[in-house]
Amino acid sequence: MKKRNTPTESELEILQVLWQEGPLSVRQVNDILNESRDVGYTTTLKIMQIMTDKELVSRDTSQRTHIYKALAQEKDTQKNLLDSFIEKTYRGSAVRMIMQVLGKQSASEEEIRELKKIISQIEKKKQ
Amino acid sequence: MKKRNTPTESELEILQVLWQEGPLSVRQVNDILNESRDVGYTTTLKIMQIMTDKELVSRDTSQRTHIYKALAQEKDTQKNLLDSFIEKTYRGSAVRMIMQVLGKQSASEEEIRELKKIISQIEKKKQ
DNA sequence: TTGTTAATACGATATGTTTCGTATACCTTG
DNA sequence: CAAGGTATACGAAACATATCGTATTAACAA
Repeated sequence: MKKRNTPTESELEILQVLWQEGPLSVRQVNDILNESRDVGYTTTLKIMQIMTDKELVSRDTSQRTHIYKALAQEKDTQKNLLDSFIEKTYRGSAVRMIMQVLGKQSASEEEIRELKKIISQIEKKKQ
Repeated sequence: MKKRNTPTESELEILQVLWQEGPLSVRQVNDILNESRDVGYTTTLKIMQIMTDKELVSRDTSQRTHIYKALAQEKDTQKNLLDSFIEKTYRGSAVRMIMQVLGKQSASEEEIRELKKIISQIEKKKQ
């Protein structure tokens, strides 16, 4: 029954499904997870029950089949995970991280264009 | 005695120390770790022994006090962790992640300038 | 109403990681 | 040489997480 919990890896996996697909039953979530890897139904159920305790999700229990929805907000969660990732992996330097993302083939025309747009927006806001 | 192992969180912590400070003894690593948090000496020792098995580090045992050095390369390791992080947290979209880094107060003048430099370098290379 | 299917609840096991206690050996120095 | 300090080695406990088996209950169909 605690708050401000950062999700574990499989909890995050489930949150991703709920963020993308909206409120779902355990069965539905489990089916989607099984498109990419094998997970037992009761495993998914158990984790979603734990997530309810942690208040990462809430559920509607008015029907026999409970419907779960994400309580943790996607952007907040990602931001928290990102900050701690940058801290641990890049000793706090976001720029160093970004350099590494960009310093490879995968920085496509499209991505570069997108980035320049973001940067100019930030510069506009700063004025 | 396996290869291509991704470090756990405390293994990464130790790698960071070795990457920054060069080859060190367990005692030296442990002292540095204890500047930021409490860790027992034998805890650090044990982890570094495990890292030796995983070939994340190698050690010189010619003296009584063994000297460890990182085998895993900093950039490679960061890149691997980053890729899997982006996959799990941003469903594979690096741009979405970068947008989030930049879309907050922490994008300083300095950082923006740095970024623009990187981008123009990439563009130059593309031609 | 009874048997089958599908849901939740919950405990137990499995697995991975971190932490530490203890044994043992090697220096050092008094 | 003996005592104290400082290494390594190693196993076991402590935790956190993931996975699953089983019990129970609810809905539904024959």
